[in-house]
Amino acid sequence: MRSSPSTVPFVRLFGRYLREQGLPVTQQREAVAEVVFAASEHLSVDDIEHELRQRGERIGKATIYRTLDLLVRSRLVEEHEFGEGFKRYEHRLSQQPVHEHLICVECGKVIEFTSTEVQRVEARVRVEQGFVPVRHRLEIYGLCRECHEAGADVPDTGLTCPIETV
Amino acid sequence: MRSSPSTVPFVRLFGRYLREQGLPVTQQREAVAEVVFAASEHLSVDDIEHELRQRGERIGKATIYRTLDLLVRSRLVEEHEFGEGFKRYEHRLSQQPVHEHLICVECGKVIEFTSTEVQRVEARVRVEQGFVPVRHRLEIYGLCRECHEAGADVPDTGLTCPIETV
DNA sequence: GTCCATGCAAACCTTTTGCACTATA
DNA sequence: TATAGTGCAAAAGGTTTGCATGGAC
Repeated sequence: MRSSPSTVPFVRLFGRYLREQGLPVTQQREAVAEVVFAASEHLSVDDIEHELRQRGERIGKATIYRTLDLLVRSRLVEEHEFGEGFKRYEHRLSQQPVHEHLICVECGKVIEFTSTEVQRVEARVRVEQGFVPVRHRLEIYGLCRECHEAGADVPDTGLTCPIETV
Repeated sequence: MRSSPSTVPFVRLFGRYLREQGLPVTQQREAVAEVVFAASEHLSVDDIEHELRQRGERIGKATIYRTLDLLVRSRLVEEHEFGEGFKRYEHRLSQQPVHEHLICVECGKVIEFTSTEVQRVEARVRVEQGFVPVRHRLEIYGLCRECHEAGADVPDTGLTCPIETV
């Protein structure tokens, strides 16, 4: 995961955003953006910090957080919360800008997929409830093919008798 | 939101779960469960603590957290994370056990709705990706009818030019 | 030269944990 | 009576903030 040439235009886009907002384009901001745009994974702040350190960049955590905030505001990066207790960041370039996530509860792998069904749901709630959708989040938790084939199972800690409601 | 008679069977169900697990049924656990089952909202830990205080119960935060953990394990209660920086809890009785959430970004209101489309998505990823779904989370963020009609708008802080990808 | 960013450390907030004491079964 | 729970306070972990210094424009 080194500075790949394909990320250059994306970093430039971020620079344009900063200038539009009247904010300085600094080395640190470009370095953080570079790391995020170069990654195909969903990065944690620690991931970003480690990668920066490997590249020889010594950038404070506060700056990373502040830059991620700008990247999210620019809509070039999306923030995720997969229930791990910290956030992950994913850039929105060179991929389906709108996509959903499958999260394996066994190995933690995150798989992306697209769904036209969700658009249908959004259209429905707009009509049925008068709710105006802006963005959504669909995450399906379960077992990825590999873990399932390896015999992994989800422990059921619930009540022995299924819950009957209504 | 006082101790309503209709919550009694739910609290009993929780007691049954505890006994099944060989765990003591304590006053504190019943009090926390009582509050959660009596609420129709999505409660934060602070909400639960305040309600307990109003009822004259003085229960430590640690106990509330530990009891919520048990309630979630029993599958009688679901944990949510709506991006507020803390968790919310919702019981799964006397309602559609599987439902999705609309979250108003203006007023914070949470509206529940059901969607058959998501089941279709789950069936699809099972076939197409070999992924075995266990549970999911669909949240649509936007403006509720009231806020929309009141002229509320979602500020767009992104790049002026829409992002073209692929 | 002005304004804002950076880095460090301290603060913050929610959640978890250690430990002496108490209650359940 | 044994075993586990409770409450308090401290710790933990991720994230935010204050402030003196340094860099962008």
